[in-house]
Amino acid sequence: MPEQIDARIQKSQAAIIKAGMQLLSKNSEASLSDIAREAGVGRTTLYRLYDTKEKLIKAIAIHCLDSFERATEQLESEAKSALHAFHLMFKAIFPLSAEMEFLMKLGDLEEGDPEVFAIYRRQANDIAELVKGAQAEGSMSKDIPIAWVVNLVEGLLYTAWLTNKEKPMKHDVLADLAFHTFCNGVAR
Amino acid sequence: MPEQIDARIQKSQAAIIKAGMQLLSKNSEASLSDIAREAGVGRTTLYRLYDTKEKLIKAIAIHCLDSFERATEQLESEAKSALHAFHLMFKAIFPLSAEMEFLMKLGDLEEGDPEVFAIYRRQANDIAELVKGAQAEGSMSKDIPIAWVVNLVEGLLYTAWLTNKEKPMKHDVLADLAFHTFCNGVAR
DNA sequence: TTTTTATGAAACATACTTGTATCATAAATA
DNA sequence: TATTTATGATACAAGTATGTTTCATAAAAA
Repeated sequence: MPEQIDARIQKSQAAIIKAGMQLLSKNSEASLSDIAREAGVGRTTLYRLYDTKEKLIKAIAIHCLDSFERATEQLESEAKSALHAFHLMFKAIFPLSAEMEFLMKLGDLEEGDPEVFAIYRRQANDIAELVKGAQAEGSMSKDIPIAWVVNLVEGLLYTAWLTNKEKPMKHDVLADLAFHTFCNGVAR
Repeated sequence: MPEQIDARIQKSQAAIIKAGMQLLSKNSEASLSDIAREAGVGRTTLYRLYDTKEKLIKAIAIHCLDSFERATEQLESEAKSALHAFHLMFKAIFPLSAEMEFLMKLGDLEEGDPEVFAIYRRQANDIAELVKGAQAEGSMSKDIPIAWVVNLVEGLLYTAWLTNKEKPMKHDVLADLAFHTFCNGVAR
């Protein structure tokens, strides 16, 4: 089933998602008029494609989560070890700073749309599996709760995002810092 | 200069700040009517004490930053070492989860009120000094950018906040996890 | 090319939010 | 207790966001 979607719709959708991601990240009270203008699209078109503001936000959230998934899906096959997979993960995710910023600002997915939360949950579970793999291969401490390690990944992404905002730097440098901190902390 | 403030005003202010912190953390589009209702105060009173919504948000932000400052001001005199001070800091800040959540949701203080940003900046500098102290005493790596370590503190607070939201646990347990991760990471 | 479909402008209705003004009442000072 | 001051209910004005409908136009699809 090809289900060809009109080229105009695809173009409009892409522009709206992008503009919404940008504006709503900066100011979560941005209006749909603002977003339509930024997207170079009529307000009517926006309402035709996304019935309500809620649905638009949901669509953007799903787009962001999908971006993460696409960026990390080939990760396990490329990694030499479970621990190495975390390094690759940091490298893969840092270019998606716009998507990250949107999800950060959105906050508390648990209290939002259940479908969105389910996707988030599934991705968190994937990371949890990676943690278990690292524990199994002996490269990760078993004394630390798995949930903590999973959230630490998110916390280090946040750390990197803050650092990059103050003083922009190469994504790889941030990824190396995050991975090093993840493994060894900052003391000596 | 005693500058006695009417007891009614103090009570109203406290209730409004608390209610605003709670509601705006959950939903940054909460209206002043919502906040007044939650605070058990007339809408008129809210407008009399805080001219505009912007000023209310600013007042709450300053309250939150002040809370952090008060919680950590005696920290350096109590700590046995610069590294130990970080442990005490985590312990002191975790009880302030409501304040933390509000500032997280507010986001990007740099683009907000300059007075608020100045306070934040000063506190970040205090932490930077602590990092330098730890480097000087030889307990912290000098290969890692100071700004990264400062933001790591915030990132670990975020990690702890996420973990606690999923599965509430004693603040001290979280503080120990955060400090251990801060020092050693999670690998072995 | 012809047909179908998406677009954007305009006008419209509704509801909500901000912010102000008035005034009787209640509570804190003095 | 007498006086001052804060409060909250009500009403009001203005602005803005949301969401809908219509219709001529432009651009895809057939």
